[in-house]
Amino acid sequence: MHRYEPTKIEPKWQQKWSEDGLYKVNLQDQSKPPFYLLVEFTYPSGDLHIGHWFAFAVPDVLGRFKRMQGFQVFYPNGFDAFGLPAENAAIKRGIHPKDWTYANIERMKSQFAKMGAIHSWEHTLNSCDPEYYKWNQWIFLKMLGRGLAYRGSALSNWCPNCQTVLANENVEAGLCWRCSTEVVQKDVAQWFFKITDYADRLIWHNVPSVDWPKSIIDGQNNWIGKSEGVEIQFKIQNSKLKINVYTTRPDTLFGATFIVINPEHSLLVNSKSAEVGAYLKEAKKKSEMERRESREKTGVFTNLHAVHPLNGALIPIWVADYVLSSYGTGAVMGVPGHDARDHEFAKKYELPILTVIASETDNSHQKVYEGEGVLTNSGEYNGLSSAIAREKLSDYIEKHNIGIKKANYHLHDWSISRQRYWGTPIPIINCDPPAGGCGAVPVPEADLPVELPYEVEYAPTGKPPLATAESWVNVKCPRCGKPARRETETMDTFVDSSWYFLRYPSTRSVRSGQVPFDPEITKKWLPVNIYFGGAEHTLGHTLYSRFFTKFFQDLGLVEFAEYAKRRVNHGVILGPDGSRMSKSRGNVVNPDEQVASYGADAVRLYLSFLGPYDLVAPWKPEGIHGVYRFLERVWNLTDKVEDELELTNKDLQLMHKVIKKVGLEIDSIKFNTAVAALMEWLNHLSRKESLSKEEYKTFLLLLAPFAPHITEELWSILKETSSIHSQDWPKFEDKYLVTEEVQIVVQVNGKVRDTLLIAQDILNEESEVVRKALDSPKIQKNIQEKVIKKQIYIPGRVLNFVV
RNA sequence: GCUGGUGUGGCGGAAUGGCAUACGCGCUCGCCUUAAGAGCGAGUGCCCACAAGGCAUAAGGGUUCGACUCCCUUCACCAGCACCA
Repeated sequence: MHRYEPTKIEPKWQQKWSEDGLYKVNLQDQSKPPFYLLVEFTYPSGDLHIGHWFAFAVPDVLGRFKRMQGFQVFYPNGFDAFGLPAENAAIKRGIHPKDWTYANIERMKSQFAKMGAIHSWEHTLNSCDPEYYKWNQWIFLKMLGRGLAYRGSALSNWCPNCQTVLANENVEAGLCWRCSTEVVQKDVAQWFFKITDYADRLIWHNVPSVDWPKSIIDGQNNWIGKSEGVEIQFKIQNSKLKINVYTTRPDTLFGATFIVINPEHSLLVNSKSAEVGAYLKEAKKKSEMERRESREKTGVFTNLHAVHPLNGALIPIWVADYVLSSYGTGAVMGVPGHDARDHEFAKKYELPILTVIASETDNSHQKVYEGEGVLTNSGEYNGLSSAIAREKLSDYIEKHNIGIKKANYHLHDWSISRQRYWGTPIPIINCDPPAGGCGAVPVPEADLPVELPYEVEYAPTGKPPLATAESWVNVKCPRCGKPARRETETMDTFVDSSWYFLRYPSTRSVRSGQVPFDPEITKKWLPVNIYFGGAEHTLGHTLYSRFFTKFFQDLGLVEFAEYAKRRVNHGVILGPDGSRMSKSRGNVVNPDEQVASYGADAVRLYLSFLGPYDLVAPWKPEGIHGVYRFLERVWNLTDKVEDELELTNKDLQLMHKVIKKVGLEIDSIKFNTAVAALMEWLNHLSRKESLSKEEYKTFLLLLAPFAPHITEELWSILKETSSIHSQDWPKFEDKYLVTEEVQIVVQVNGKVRDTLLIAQDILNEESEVVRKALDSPKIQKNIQEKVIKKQIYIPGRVLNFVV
């Protein structure tokens, strides 16, 4: 037989599969159970790199396996096509973002085709298509209608380079996630989605029907950061004003010896103190980074005193920037006896420190005691435990109108405004003539989509690029007809990715122009069966998608609360030098080159075999030789196949063991050990003189999801007429897994000394097995004259003598 | 600091509480070859000339007939969050 030449056979089969429509799905088909396989859609950066293969070709193994198991597998792919890199590239090279993006999409599609994946390209989507982003605008209007979209102003993360607002999730160590410029705090008016209304529903409790990684569940719960406490009102001496503080530890209330407010606090608006004024000025100058770096606490006295609500003591009010403006009420009660930060502050400014909680265990007092304990110096609450005192004090506070119980969240509302061009226009028209107008008026649904104008100045000018498209901006107010101006901001691209998975199955629905997604098709195909993606989307994309899903649930558009039954995070393929692949480092592995040298099958197999799927590890160029050799050996095995060969029991046993193992491992996303099992079997098969057609065919079927081209070619050489990929996945039978003889490990004092072959029919007869074991010279030698105190026998596994 | 995770050969890694190091890379030796490569075969945790044996899953302890696996303590590394009151 001729040599294995992947570059000859792979394009041939890809073309044939495409002509035959082998992987086409009919989403209306009821005859097979549906399986929706999803991978996070791609940003069209221009070239596919090996990471895309890792992200898409490895899950394709699962898709092909499910197909062979009888599922109708829907594996769509599309492009997350809005975003800043298109604008940056355009500015740099003078190409329009739209042209750049669509050219990249075409290029990447042709690269995707070489993967040999079962992608359902007839259901593709691009988020920058008006027919797609129209529905972002529709969703925005629905949010607006329910009070979940609002115009607000907030101290925000501002990237001076991108000239846009960033969500907290997009600030990495104080730097912009795109350009690594230092982010500054700036007060900016912008549009928000009120995700905080869904905070409680977004908290993961026990959801047995959904299988998501613990890292996401804990990470999101942490990020939502619900804490339960009390908001307590303090009166201000000689004033009608009051001040609210938030605490989760009302049991330490008697230990409050001062109050601290943050520099942006409203109480300071009318402050006449020169010292306070100077402090506020200083605080404003500090960037987020500087505040982070110098942890040294600073503050000044405001000249105000508050009245302690329980004991009437007068306590000073200070201002300090260690109190956050964006959490709780922006004011805290200082309990220096039991809070490390307050303690540090009190020491520095010589404020009184009071112990009100006695520790039950830790009396070393090396650090401030922040734990629970027994109350002291707390009047009638003395002697109570923290937990009980907390309850009693909270009740007392509510009963006497001193405050209310309240939950606080770390999660903030989601700022969706971006002062950029290449995104979804926010469907708002601002009617603000000098004489007063209608304000922010939503664009009527019938007028959607608000399409992006093509001609704009998208290089940074200090104002949003859309504001430069005069003829687009100037419109009539839909309400009063007077001249008005369109909103010139575009939406965060995370809006696009928050619901695309709902759109995929509906892209070819006759109703796709009327609805974001067809309810009937959605009912059949969602939730997604398995969702693959990067671990970096723990706090951004997957959380927003869950928010959208619950919103759609409230609109009555979907019936489920979670959109993906199972989520699997993939790892990262680093460059051969062990660092992240990037053009500037010159360590990018180009999949096209790998395919040209070794073929798509070898690349797929190598990526499957590298290690566990969540592995973060470098691409080792010599590693692919191993799997290429493996494929060559599979190829050469054809010569040894004999039609009429009978399989021995041992052959059958091994074959069924491998069938079982490979199936289980693929289902568990353990592709590396599935491949290892096939390699082991191949090692065994190649040691034989000849092999039967049955076991060879089984081998090819098990390999088919990993290496679809070579298996198809070899399948056809066996004179099979229909595609290997239309065959049923082999089934294992338990009767073949049972062997006539079982190997038993014999231990003395837990140390392995010998192994015995025990016939199946005496396996459960302990005395028989023990007798055989004692016959063994190796066992005799280790026991000698010692008395056997105890023996443990686990049938089919182990026999242990304790002497 | 908090949260989650991970520590196993030279390397990537495997192992329902039951033969640790599967599978692959790399390396060594041999066959083949004028030679090299490819291919094929053998070997490859450490100590020990060999055998026998002993010792090894970050360190230490515990539970168990038996621990890479379960529990406790410590250390190291990775990721996320971080003055969240």
